[in-house]
Amino acid sequence: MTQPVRTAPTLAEVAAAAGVSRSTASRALNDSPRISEETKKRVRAAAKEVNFVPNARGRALAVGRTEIIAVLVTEPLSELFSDPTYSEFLSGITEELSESSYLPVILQASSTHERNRAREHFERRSFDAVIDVSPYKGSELLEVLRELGVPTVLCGQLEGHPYRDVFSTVYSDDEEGGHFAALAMKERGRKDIVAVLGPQDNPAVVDRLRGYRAVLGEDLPDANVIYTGWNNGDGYQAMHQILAREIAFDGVLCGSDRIAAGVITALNEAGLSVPADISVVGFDDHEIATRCVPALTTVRQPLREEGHMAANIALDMIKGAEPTTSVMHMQLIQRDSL
Amino acid sequence: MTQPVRTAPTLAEVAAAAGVSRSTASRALNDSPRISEETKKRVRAAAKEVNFVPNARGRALAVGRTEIIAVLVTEPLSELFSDPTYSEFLSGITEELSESSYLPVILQASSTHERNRAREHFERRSFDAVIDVSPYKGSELLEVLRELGVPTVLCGQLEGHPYRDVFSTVYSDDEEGGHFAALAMKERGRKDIVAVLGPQDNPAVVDRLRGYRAVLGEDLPDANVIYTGWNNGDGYQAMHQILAREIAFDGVLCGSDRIAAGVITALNEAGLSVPADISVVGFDDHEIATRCVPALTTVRQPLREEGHMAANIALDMIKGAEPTTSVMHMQLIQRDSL
DNA sequence: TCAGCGCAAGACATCGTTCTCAAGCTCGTA
DNA sequence: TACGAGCTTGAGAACGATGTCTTGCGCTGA
Repeated sequence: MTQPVRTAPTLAEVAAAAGVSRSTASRALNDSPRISEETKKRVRAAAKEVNFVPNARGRALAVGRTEIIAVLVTEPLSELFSDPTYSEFLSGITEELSESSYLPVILQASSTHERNRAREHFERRSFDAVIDVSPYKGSELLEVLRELGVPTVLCGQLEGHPYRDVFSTVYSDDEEGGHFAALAMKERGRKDIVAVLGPQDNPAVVDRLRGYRAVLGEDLPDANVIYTGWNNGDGYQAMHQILAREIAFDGVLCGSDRIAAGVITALNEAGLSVPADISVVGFDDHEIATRCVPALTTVRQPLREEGHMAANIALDMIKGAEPTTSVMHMQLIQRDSL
Repeated sequence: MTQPVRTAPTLAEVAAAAGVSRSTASRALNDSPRISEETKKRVRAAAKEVNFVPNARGRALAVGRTEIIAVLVTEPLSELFSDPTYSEFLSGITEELSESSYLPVILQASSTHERNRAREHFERRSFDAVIDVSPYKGSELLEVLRELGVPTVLCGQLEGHPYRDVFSTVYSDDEEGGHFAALAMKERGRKDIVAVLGPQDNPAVVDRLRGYRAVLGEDLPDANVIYTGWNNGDGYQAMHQILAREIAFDGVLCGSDRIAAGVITALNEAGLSVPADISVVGFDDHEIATRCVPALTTVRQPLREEGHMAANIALDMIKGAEPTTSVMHMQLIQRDSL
């Protein structure tokens, strides 16, 4: 077996092995057009021979880039990722970056300690760009990034934020999403609506509710709005509570597809049929939506595309592009639960 | 207001401003004993003046370290962080590192794409050390790390793994934890036990169950073991199912405190009293345990300390220390639910 | 008076890469 | 024959910090 190598081979060694200069070796490996095919082949062979991989530290200094992009999370990770849709968003970022040589890393900055460390490494320019997943909090860090001129992409709508001309923004229109869901309920003729949403302090939840209300008005009374977690079990438990109240309702708007799945389970156990008795609409177009019985009508939030967009904008900004704002659109996915 | 600074000040500028050489400036800022107090003061003033922060790229090349430690996650983040105890573990790492100048970043490597990118940056030595949070999967990456000789800490028990002499390992003894919980049940005289656990494919779940079984034997029949998610709602739903079966039981061992919370809610709704009718024991000593009514007897898993330990070992290995294995011990926290 | 010492600070090399500039080589052509 | 064009290559300077070696200076003591 291969022995553990503790000292990485340097470009100079490759050059020596191939019998060329360091410059030539560098150019050959970077596929410069000014090097003959034969030399390239020789250098590549030598590089493979000694298992050469360019050292990130030397390279970073030379090109002025670390090729690492920080995905900044300013709330506790468990909170963020209890919503698995975020994984989708992250996958979007990774997918897009995998075409390049950039690597996304997640930087947790929920405590003051963490924020200080993060700040320090921002100042040192350890990262080429920052994608802030939850820019609602931790604005001191944003201030630092602004002063440093680090390319930054904010994910989520920051109403009237003071960084519009410095940072890029990507978000999907949650109010529009709520609008779509509520409109579908209305067109189906549902009049007594219940909403089982995610946590009340989540800005997306607030926006979606605004969308619901704009369409439904009195058909969605305050008392019928329940805030809970994003999970299956949370929806199940919430629906139990609603059924215990013995109010009349014929439609349930859910904050996530997993909530909806739990809601449907609870409704079925109570002897109610979906969609004959009650209409249910989810949110996210999560993979679970197609597995539900009946298959879930839901609002698709283009999270993956949002990730692509955020990553692309970050790359562009690294190259010097101006900040932009990009709004992604929601889409109603019609299935059988309505 | 401060104008956005796009080009960071360099050490040379500080030196010029202070009227000294670059070397002197460097030594002054690094508090070398060979520089006079007066010069130090002057250089520090100059540095503050121009807002100097040492550039990570130059520094990394000179000292041979990036001062970034990768926390490697080889399963989907949502899966990992749906268990909020992991945040605790991460906090432990961050806390410990905040004393140093090292920064932990989370590196997701669940897809092949991501693993390739990660591999590349490992080879380039973008990180000084790696803490692998879920070393059960993605062993190709471990192989790469081994060959490269990157200081690596594995979190979790990897039975008979081939890296014992190359990597450090930190884990808490899950079987012991199961042992403690089951023993408490037995001493309380409970004979018909039900277990509501986390996902079946989770190694910790398997180990804990082994601990339960070693103590309880036939008192915990196979049919009474339920695998579910880690959440409140999951426990609630699972307990509903158990109650629906109308089997006799007098104790519930839970895979997490949140599961236990859901279980207690469901029991209460069914008119059963904890601990008078049924004993409940949780796992994790999560913050929710004290908020439960009755307060939850649980098994404390020293996750934060595990994080401290992992971080410390990583730092030691960076300095050249040999790999070590460190087992953390579980502890039964007696409260009122037993 | 001057060798010898200790201290502060500067000059220069170093880390591993990329990039600029200049030079060598082979042709074809005047 | 000689000269410029075009193609490859090498020497050396960045990049921004740290580390080694050396120098300059003031002081002591013979």
